[in-house]
Amino acid sequence: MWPTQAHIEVSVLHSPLCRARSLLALGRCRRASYSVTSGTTREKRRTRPNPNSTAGKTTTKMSESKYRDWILETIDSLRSRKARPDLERICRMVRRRHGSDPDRTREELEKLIQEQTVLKVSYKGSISYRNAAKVQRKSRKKSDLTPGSGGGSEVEGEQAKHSSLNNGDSAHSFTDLEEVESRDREEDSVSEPSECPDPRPETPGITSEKKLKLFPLNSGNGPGYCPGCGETGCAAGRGCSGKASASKDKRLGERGGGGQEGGGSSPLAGNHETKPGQDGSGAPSKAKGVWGGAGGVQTAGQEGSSSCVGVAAETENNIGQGSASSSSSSNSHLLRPKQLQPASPPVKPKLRAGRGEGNPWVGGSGQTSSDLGERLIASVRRLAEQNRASALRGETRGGHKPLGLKEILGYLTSQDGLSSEGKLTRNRVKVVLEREVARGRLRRTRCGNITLPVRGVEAAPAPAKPPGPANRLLKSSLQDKHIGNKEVKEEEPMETESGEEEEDEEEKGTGDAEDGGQSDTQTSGGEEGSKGVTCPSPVPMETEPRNGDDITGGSEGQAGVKQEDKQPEHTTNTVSPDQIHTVTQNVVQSERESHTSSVHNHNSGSACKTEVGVSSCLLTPTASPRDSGLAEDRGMNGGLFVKSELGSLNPVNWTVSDVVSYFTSAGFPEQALAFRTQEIDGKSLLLMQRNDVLTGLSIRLGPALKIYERHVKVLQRTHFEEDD
DNA sequence: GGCTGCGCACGCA
DNA sequence: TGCGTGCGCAGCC
Repeated sequence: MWPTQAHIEVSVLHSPLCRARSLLALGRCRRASYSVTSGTTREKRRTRPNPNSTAGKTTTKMSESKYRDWILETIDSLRSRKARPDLERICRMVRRRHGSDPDRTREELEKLIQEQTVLKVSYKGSISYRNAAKVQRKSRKKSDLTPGSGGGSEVEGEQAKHSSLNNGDSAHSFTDLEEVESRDREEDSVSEPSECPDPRPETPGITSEKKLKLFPLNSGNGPGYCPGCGETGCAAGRGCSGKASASKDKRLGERGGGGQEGGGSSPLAGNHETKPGQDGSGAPSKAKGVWGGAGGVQTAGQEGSSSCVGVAAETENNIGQGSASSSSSSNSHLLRPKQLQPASPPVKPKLRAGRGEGNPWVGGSGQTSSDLGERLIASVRRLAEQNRASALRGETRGGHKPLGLKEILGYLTSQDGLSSEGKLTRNRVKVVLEREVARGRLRRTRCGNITLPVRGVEAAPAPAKPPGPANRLLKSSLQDKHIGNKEVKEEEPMETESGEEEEDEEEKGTGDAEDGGQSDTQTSGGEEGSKGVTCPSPVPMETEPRNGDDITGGSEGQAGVKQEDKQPEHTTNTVSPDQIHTVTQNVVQSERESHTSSVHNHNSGSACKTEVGVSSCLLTPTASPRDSGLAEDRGMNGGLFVKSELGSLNPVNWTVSDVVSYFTSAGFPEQALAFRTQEIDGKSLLLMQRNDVLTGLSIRLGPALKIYERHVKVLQRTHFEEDD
């Protein structure tokens, strides 16, 4: 922006003559501005009828944005004419064209300066205003000088503001306006959200060139607007740049209102909008462009709650926020640009995190990261298998040790491959882990344990969803809501269980994550889990689809029934024997736990599903019932039913709602309610004894016997056998 | 009178 | 040498 020349000139040129001229010019301008009541006829003609034109009237925001446009257009116009865009001329022209009050124009200009949308420059001893967007381009060359001149800039800084208003004129220190601006910027930076800060930022330390160069991108302008094009959105500089010289274009623009400058208008508009940041809200708004990315970041940050995310988020946030913060900091200028630029790309979601660690691989392409991700998944898988194995052995009941970052990290560390890549730091692993979770290749339980998702599940849903635990919680909460209730209460227990289950499932899956085996259980969608989306294939349980609707349906037993109709097919899909076995195994393991957990489960039911990620695919409980409904139609003999059901899901993972849905679909809607009343979830169901069913549910004996014999017993048998 | 377009000079990279 | 800037002049409305 600041043309170095300007600075130089400033110092050099300050010659009296120059000043005199400028002053004269200014003087005229002033007179003119004030004196001028209306624009020339030409101007008038041109002047668009601005509704807003009555500057004072427009609402602040609107007016501000308009003023921006006007001012920027004016500056561009003047530049195109090879006229010095000084305060006087700007005010005059704005007044002429739009009828705005010069004072107001000055105020707005000042704001723009602060925002760095407009740069105040002292050139040849006189103050000029530049369209930051354009300047940036230019600045490339000159940049350095200006700042330097500034030495005193800071002092002037004050002036700057003042000056901006006043100065314009002449008076001020000619030299420093720039600096002033810089100051303003700095100040602004704090207040301002817009990061853009400017290109010009004159932070002394930095060479203007750099700055300028930076600007283009960043500077986009403070306000998010691209200096180059003047548009907010525009990536900095690109082609946007129109040369100032390209007066014609500009002109066109001006008149057109569009143009680059004109762009001004539109762009500006954009700016305005962006600028809103001014609101103080700050950064976010301003940065929009950048921030937009940031937004993502922020979200990440929010999500950040999750450790993994957190990491990524942190880095990300840093960027984003950093910019924000940076703004506040004196350095901000510099930072901003850089940050911003990078930022834009960075838009990436949280996962980027890698960057924080500085791992090239992580952040970047993720090539390595991808590898790591693969390994990570494999590690999780193995760990899960190991857990299962141990569980089966009885070493660890439940088999579920929850897989945590530590475990995974330890495992990875132990492995060669990983080592090759470089150090596996916790953060890296987290990042990658998070990413995989986001992709859906891994699941995270509420507890925070890592599990394998059902295969099909993978990414799709994940990305959309925020990986963070928070999200999960939200989802779960949502589900809970749908489901109804209580479930929420004991999420924690569920979690652990879920984690276990997941693992189990994985193992079951074939031990291989790859297999569909896993698919059974989890639905990565776990969260969504309840949906009962039908999984086309047994394997892919995913059900990601689960929507609240499904969930609700699932949760609500009866509702579930209704839904069942919808998805009869699934049941058929159901599971292969193998799957069943796997499921059963899982069940078995879980069962023991279930005693304790079962209670929880029902409560948390929905949550469990989701989180657990247990193989929902095949038949999530909800799904299953539905499907099962079909089954029943077929003949609901326990066998089919059971199998299908089992296949579909691991009863262990069933929530109360699932159980209800199951029995409802099985033809025992009334009795199903009893299960809900008693809060019998899948685990509890598996633990129920004959008497429990016959007498504990307060249901008629006949149905109770049928339920027990055909369903409960079968389910239990299946699971237990497998366990054996 | 005011605005615009442009030649030209200056200074930097 | 190229580019940005802006003074000053001439023309137009």
